[in-house]
Amino acid sequence: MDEKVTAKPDQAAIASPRRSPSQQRSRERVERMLAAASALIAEQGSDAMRMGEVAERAGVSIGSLYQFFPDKRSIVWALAERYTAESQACISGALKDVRDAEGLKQAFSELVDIYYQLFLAEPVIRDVWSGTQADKALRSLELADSRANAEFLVAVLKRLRPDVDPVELETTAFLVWQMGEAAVRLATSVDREEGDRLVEAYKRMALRELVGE
Amino acid sequence: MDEKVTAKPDQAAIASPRRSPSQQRSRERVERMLAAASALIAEQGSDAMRMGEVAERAGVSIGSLYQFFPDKRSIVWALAERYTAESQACISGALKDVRDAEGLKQAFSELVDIYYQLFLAEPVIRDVWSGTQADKALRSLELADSRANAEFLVAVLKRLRPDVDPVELETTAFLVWQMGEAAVRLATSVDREEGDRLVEAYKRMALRELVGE
DNA sequence: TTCAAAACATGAGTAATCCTCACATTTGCG
DNA sequence: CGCAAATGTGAGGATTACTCATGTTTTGAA
Repeated sequence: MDEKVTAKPDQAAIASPRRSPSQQRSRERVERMLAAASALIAEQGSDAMRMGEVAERAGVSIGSLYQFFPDKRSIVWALAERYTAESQACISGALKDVRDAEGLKQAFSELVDIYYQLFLAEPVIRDVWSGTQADKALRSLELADSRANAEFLVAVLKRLRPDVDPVELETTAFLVWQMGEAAVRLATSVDREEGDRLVEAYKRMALRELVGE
Repeated sequence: MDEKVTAKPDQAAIASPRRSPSQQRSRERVERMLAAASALIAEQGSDAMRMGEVAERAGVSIGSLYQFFPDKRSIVWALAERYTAESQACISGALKDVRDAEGLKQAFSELVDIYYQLFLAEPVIRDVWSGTQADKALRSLELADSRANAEFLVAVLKRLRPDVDPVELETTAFLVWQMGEAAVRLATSVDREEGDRLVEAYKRMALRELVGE
């Protein structure tokens, strides 16, 4: 049995866990490792995070750490995966029942707020994100996720504006989505007051584009 | 004598060149170092760039490299500074003589195109940028630059729309600017055709917001 | 229960890499 | 020239991601 079935074993692919924890004990230990990593990233940034420190804080040996995470960036990636999964659920939930322009405005506004709050509450997300930017493999995975998220928007737009060229809708949705991520990151990089203004401005801008008028 | 004399010995401040080249010979050598670094970043990314390789490719010793660059990220920063200076000149030039909404549309569109072309032609810029994202000090400097650039837009907007609250104009300009950087980076991350569409969509979206109607 | 195999745990050691420093060489200039 | 400042050098110190040989715990089938 292969360790993992990745479509392309070449390149700088994301290494998968050398071993997934199958026992209760090790599952708990892996949780502690991720928690320790998350805390350290929040404190110092993912670049400054030291594997030895993660192990120490999790109360495990360095060897145990590498038993479940093949390398440093796989820890960052594991954390990122949790948030993307969480986001995905949140997005599809918020957009599922949109029936008209007014509903879109409502849902979209709430969605952006949730993202903003999430970034404010979990500074580790921002560091995880900047970690993915510097890495080609992670970057392309992040883009794929973003595209998948934008698809939820596309589905809504196709329903609301069946007259418009689907390719154009795809482009708009993808762009708006990426802009949103950028806006929220920006908003959490400045003081709270300005951040709030920026998020509101983004909402206006995005909705004007989405509802078409 | 302390190892380093930084204004604020705390934090992770940007270290300044240990020594500025004052002789012709060393100026040329520093140029070679930057060129080598730029080439290596373009090939492999700034993270994979090795100081030893930079020195070797520039035809200097590792010691000479550290004579002018106190650490690795200062090289990335030096390259980034060149591009920001270049950009700044380009921006103020393009926006200086804008007198009406039509002129703004024209100038803004050209500006975005120039940025897009610059990113396409010099992949090193993107890597330099992602290097700055992972570093708190670099990130805040980058934000300051972006704010400065947005000021050129603000100046134009204040002229064209004196009726609008200046704070709102600042927010809009800053946001539009950051969105633009994000859009161009995104556009250079996908295939050319989609990239072109994204840039055009961004222009529409931004101009709608800027001219107010 | 038994016990062998699989899963898990350990941490000293290896390799890679950033950066320093003591010393050598070159340049500017009276 | 002669001296000081600027510049050049590369072996080696320090840090750190990651390995591996070895020991311990859990599982599950007989």
